[in-house]
Amino acid sequence: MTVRPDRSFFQRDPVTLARALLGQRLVRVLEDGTRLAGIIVETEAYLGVEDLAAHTARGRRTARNESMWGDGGHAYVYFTYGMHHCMNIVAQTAGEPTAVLIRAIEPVEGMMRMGEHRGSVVKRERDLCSGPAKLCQALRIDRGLDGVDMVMSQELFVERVRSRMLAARLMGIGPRVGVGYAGEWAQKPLRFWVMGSEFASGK
DNA sequence: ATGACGATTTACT
DNA sequence: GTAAATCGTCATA
Repeated sequence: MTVRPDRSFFQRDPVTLARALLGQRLVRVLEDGTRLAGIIVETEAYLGVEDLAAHTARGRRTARNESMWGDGGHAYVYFTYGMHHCMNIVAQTAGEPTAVLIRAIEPVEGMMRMGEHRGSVVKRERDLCSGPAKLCQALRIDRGLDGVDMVMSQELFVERVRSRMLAARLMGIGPRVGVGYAGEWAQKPLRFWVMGSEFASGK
């Protein structure tokens, strides 16, 4: 039987959650019941009000990032660059606006359907979900899923397929992508990936 | 009311 | 490697 993490799994600090999510399965169930899923292979931690790369930097709280201020286990989905969506899983508890950005997954269920969502651009399976906006397009994740409680939801959730955290020696660690505006916070080693995975967007 | 800017992706030189 | 695409959001006024 498949196990879904309980609330406490998500209520940990964002670095621990980012690492614990590697190797777990992200599941999206469409309106018609189709299951789309992939193994999480790359994540980034966002540390809240002090983290100048985070949307909640300096305590910013707006309609857009409101769900990041909620309880751990909720989805934070945002729209950017006028055309892309990215999804996070909120960490810690209400009032602590931390989250984990899902940067890449290895497709394992519903690849045909993912390809349809991504369009004819995609020729290789490794290009289906190897980026935060790509996986949202493939899994049809948009602002409509912002704020969804992933502990309870039947349309977007995590399945625990490994009980132990990925061994440190199998985990790549490096700076986050696309946050050059964040000064010294851009350099911090807050990106994590499954070493050797061809589905991770980074190195 | 306005303007600058993205936690990106893709196509093209 | 460089640049275009494309628009919701937010700080400023």
